[in-house]
Amino acid sequence: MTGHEEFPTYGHEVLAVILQVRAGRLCLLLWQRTEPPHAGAWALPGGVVGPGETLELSVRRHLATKVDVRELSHLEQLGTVSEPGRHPELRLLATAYLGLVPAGVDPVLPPDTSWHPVHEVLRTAFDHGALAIAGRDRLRAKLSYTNLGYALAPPRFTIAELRAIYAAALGHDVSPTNLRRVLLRRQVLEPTGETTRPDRTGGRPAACFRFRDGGYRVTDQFAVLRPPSAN
Amino acid sequence: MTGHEEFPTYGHEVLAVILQVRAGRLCLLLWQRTEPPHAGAWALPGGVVGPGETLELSVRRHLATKVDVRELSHLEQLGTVSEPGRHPELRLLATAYLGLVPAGVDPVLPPDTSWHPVHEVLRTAFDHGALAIAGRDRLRAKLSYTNLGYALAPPRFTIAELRAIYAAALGHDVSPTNLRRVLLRRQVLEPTGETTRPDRTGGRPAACFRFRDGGYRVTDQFAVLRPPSAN
DNA sequence: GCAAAAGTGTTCGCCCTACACCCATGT
DNA sequence: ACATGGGTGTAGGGCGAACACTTTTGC
Repeated sequence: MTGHEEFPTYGHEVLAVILQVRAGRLCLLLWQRTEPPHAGAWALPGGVVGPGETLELSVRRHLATKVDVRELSHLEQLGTVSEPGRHPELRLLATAYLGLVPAGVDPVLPPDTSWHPVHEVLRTAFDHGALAIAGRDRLRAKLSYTNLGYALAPPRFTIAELRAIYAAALGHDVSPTNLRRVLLRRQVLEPTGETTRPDRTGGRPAACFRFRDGGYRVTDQFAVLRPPSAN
Repeated sequence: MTGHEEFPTYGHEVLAVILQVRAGRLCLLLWQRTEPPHAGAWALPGGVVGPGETLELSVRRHLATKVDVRELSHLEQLGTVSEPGRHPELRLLATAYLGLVPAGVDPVLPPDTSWHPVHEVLRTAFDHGALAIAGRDRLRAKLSYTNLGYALAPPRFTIAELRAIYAAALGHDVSPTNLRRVLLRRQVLEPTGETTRPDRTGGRPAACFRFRDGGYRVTDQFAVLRPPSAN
């Protein structure tokens, strides 16, 4: 603690659970290893932390080689894993981050990297599968009490499009009626005033919306046990 | 990533935000440093991670020198901080944990260690103050949608006693009527059948309760956007 | 009887869901 | 006209806050 004694040091890597809704499915970005250990297995993007950088900057730097960092709409720390046996050869701590990419963008990927529907991800290298599940569950929980949807949605969208995104991320159907009312009442969404042209098959034109707040915001802070009223 | 190249390593410490309700106040366990850096400042308990141990075991080991580990009713990871300047002399990553101690127990502490009301903690060593705030806020949030109260309460208690614990932890008044109904409806509490003897001053004897589940449980998972009904 | 503390009944409002109905457009 | 998809009205249920009222004790 004083900085004068000798003490052990460890390798430290960052890992990214990158999620995006693609074609109606929540997908996870993985790359395929070619060298042991776990050659051939799919793994989370990431890499070793450099001497002068914070964990967050490190994960952004490593991601820049996989997806354009400017396309990341959200990045938050998930947790740090430390089991001594998680890497077969050396003691390597890993801090995982959850990153989100808005629907619609399609970043160019290196050849070893691709998107996988998150419910199909079974065998992964190391403990990456459990980290991916943790990221998916964190996203699902926060969709219901924060405005985190902004990080999955394109800049402008109809309620039907947003409904599809929420349904894919949550893994169950979502009613457009209720989604609209909940998010409007909470002032998470605002109408842009524009409308879309309907399909050839007809139908009423849909109003366009955007997320009011560009950043992360908790919208339903005290579900219960809230402070007594001011009276 | 392959384990064969050279890569940088770092010191890693664990830090514990230990909270307990004492005399109607939410208190934080701190020890006073005697050596630089930050000599004289109050700091979170913790220490360096040993070669073969996980972060959680490490924090439990370090805590054993401050409070008896058997008295810890809850321990969860808060996050990892990594700013290169957080320690003036060396690169030192730190993973913080939130630990809870039930009301009523009064562990013997070493002379440099004591409890401080969490709202009075102002100047701390390093970035420990921000970590303490993060721990306090995590506790407050989880009290409202999980059964985490079990980790702050003694094994048996009256509603009035539990109300005082929740009020201290949340930082605002809590109505015993509503606390009782909410926690009973959610089946977080169950009556033991016993009652307490009233004070010399009279009053109806209070029923005793306990938490139904000894472990952590989310009780209000889907506040909104829940899955459609089974019909 | 009276004070004090615990527990219950009841009202109210808010939020979310579900479902029926209305609206705007293309063919 | 009618099919199609978007949007609105409305009723119902559940939950939690507030507050009055009842119950059970000691003095």
